[in-house]
Amino acid sequence: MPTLNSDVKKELRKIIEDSLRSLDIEAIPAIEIEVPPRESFGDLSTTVAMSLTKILKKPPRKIAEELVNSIEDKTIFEKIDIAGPGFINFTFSKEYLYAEMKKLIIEKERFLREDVGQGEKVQIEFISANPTGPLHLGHGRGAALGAALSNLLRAAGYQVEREYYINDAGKQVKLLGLSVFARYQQLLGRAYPFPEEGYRGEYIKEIAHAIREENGEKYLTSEFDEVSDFFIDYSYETILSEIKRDLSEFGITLDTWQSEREMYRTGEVERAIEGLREKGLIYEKEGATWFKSTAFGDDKDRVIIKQDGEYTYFSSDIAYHRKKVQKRYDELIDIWGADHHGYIPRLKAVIEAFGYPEKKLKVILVQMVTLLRGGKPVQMSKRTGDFVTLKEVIDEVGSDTTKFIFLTRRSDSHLEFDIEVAKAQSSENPVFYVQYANARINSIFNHAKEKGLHTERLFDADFRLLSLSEELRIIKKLLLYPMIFEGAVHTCEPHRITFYLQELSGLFHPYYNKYRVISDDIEQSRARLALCEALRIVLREGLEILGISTPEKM
RNA sequence: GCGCCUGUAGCUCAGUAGGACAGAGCAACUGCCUUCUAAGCAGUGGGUCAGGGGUUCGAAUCCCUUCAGGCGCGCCA
Repeated sequence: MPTLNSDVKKELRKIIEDSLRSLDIEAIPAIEIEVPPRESFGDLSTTVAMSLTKILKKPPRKIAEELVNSIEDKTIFEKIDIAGPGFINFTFSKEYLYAEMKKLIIEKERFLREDVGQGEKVQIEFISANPTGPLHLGHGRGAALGAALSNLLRAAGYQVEREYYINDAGKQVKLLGLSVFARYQQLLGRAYPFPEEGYRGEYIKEIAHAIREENGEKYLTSEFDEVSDFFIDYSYETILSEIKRDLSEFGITLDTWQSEREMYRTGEVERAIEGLREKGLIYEKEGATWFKSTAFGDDKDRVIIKQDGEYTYFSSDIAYHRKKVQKRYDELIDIWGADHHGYIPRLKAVIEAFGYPEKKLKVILVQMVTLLRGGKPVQMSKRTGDFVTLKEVIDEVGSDTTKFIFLTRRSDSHLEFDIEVAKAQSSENPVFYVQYANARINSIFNHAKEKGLHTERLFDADFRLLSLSEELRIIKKLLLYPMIFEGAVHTCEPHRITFYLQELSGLFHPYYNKYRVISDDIEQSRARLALCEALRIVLREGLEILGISTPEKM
């Protein structure tokens, strides 16, 4: 019984498996199926014959031959070749390609999406920037990736929740409050020392201004400790609402916002530590309280309560991840800046300490973003508060372009983001290349309607009229989408979709340029419109996953 | 010193559970708009896959090593 989705690769794999079974081969190895490097090598190929040489003690080409001969039903193939040291190259028949394309047009996303997740619950935590300053470009990278990944996993049948963890407790927000307090005092003419490690950005002064606007000199004679709650809360709430605004401008939404402070207030932190204590994983040393993370492979044990009685940041993170893991998510994904990589072992230790396999937590590290302007690095300093924000970049470069740049790189490669280049290229930017393909197709459909052509039921068109090499190439590429999709899901790498879309667009534009979709030949026009329809379905699906808009006109 | 990431065309980057003569975009040069959108198309040039060993029928991909860049190694977050 065919599933909703009939991924050509899956189908081929099944055929090969059946064939191996009919040859009485016991240990069937992992069957590698790949897109061959050259078109003359067919549509898909397998190296299975070569990997069987050692087991069967026969030359690979001989094995390949036997394998090919034992394939009973060859109707979906135009030909099967054995090439080189033992590659088996499969070329699909046109009839098969047409039938698959018809399914694509009828079933749309159901054809394109693979149900990998089967309803599993996944939580993706990303961005989680401290609410002590505006989002910068590095956060943007994590945001673009996190959003695309959640779209991707949702499309793959996972139940995904996107969460932002707000570090609204502890030293950093206190320092923020103190920085604003100092600026407020200075604003009112009082010589108040600015904290050594304080936040020096302009936005601190703006918050101080706002407080003066609303409250006048009310806090002029106060000491910070008396009014710290007000200054801290006012400051971080202001910044958090700006973060939310920036994310919304960037086109990214979160489902839940977890406050660190809540973890303390509701007693989660104490309960978590108690939980570890019951397992004998907590001990006192040198006046501090430690978690025995070395029991789970960490380099050293970690302090959770300092000598002065304060909790460390790690404490709330223990509680936070305990809470997440107990919420019965099947999988947790954290997206972090790569500078936190040293933190992974201790958090994995936490997961294990609470009795879950460490695999349950997958940490994706996003490497640093170097911001350039015209080839020169832009100086960024948290100390002086001198940095370029995400908002400035998307205002200057555009959200779609910015996301696309982030999503054309692997997360573990360092990224150079040159604002000038991003802007200068904007007219010939790859993102527009893909969007433009969609816009052009849209325009073709408008034209078709003007000419009174039926654009309904295009799956009934006579696909045999799509016999140009360019057309077959496009159809084959379209049918590879599920394979790319599945790969992106398994590796958590949305950038695979980005590259695929560029390649697909790269087949459409030359075709568009060389041939006309709409002509006096009505049957041919309908067939070509069907091809355009299939293209449009795939382009939109892919762009939607990436979180990039699909303008109808450009 | 130890650990993690990276090193592929002039630039920015894909390609790594090993597979066939290594790819794209940008930049450079030459052409194409009375025809569904020129944010497009056609063509040209461009590489010791950082260096060196090793494993393998086969290595950009795996192992070792050297070099280079980035980031970590707190009772900071």
